[in-house]
Amino acid sequence: MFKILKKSKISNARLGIIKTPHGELKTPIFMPDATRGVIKHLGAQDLNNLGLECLVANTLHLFLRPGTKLIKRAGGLHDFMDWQKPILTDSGGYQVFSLIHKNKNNGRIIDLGAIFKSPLNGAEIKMTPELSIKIQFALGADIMVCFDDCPPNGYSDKMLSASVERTIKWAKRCKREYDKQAKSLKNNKKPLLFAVIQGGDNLELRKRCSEELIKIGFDGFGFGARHVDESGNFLAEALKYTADKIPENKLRFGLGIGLPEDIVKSIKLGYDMFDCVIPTREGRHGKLFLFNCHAGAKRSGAIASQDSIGRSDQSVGAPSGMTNNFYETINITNAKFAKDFSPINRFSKLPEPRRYSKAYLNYLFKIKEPLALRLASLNNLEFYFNMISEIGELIKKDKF
RNA sequence: UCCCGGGUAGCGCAGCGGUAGCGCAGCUCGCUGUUAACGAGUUGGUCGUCGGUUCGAAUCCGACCCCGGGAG
Repeated sequence: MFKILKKSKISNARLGIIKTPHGELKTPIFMPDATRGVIKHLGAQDLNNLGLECLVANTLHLFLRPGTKLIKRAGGLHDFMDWQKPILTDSGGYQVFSLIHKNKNNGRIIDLGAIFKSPLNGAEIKMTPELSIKIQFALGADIMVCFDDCPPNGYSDKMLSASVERTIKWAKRCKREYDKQAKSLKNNKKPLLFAVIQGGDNLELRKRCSEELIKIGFDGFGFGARHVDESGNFLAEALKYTADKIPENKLRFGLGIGLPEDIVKSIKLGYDMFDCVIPTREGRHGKLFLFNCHAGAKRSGAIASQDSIGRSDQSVGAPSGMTNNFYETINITNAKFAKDFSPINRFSKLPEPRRYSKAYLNYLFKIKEPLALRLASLNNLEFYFNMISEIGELIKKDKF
């Protein structure tokens, strides 16, 4: 169940609340990816300390290993990973793109679903809409996503159209399976079910896909496939068009979005939920996200005025507050940090980024010490968390 | 003092007659519903010094200077 608490007077942004079997979620929300049932290098206690409210786990990955039988035996994914707040499970639809579309050797798409070659042992796995939903129930997900066909950039309209039709057909089957599984559950134990709108940058196809999916009836709708073009430019038109098609009382999920500025833009278009590997993966690769201005009105103003032009520049060393960008990224592995004994982030609410120096983190990366990956992940997740929190405050005041 | 190794990019090394490469480090870029603690690109060197042989020397010869190891 979703309820809008407040709509911004200056954009389509809104504040809302989602009721799930594992508690309530405030939107807008950023949900980090715990694809395999873990935010790499962090434990549930870390996630609680960060204040995170919801994670995204992956149906296909968890099905392959450790398998639903084992997770059921553990009492469900929440107990297995000791995370008692909501979990959203992605359906495996993205893997149709990331595995099959990127490399035909990894599987193929059939009418019934998709055949994946397991990256673990090469065994063929037939993923169907029904199986995806069954797995998501077995995992104990709070929010489920329909199995969809996520196409790559550059698909012809004909191919995109086929992927849209397949996505609609599969969504119907997901819904049917969901109804079957959820029938016996009490209302407050029923998970939410989302569908994913495909169609690439073709607005006609986005229209068709959204209208058909809305007819079927879901709790929320995702913007599927790439939200940026090959050069990384935000596909504002398709994002806006699709958001406007989704009924106001339904949740809007920007799957895989993204860079901080892309999230800012998407919230202004009316999207409520986001997940992305950027904070964790780029952290592991040595990139740290840091606010340019450290607190107060100046930073809020910078976030609110981040507009829809271009990507973030690498404004390392740029004078704070002088650019429209509200943040900067640094590559902590650069040698210039080897002697920088300032804290990773002296404004962090966590002790680690506040106490450990950049020089130490640089050194930890150099010796390939896993603690480096943990510290970078903590820093970046806190950045994303703070960014979303501040946006929420701004919406409350009609400043966003 | 003698004998044996060795001195080539910041470091570790390859090349052993046709005017220099590799790894690491450095630097730059990428990563967007995670097959990713990953991937791509790239800057550095009158090859210890001086002379000789040769059309041509990092490569062959001589002397010297350094650094190891051994003998005395």
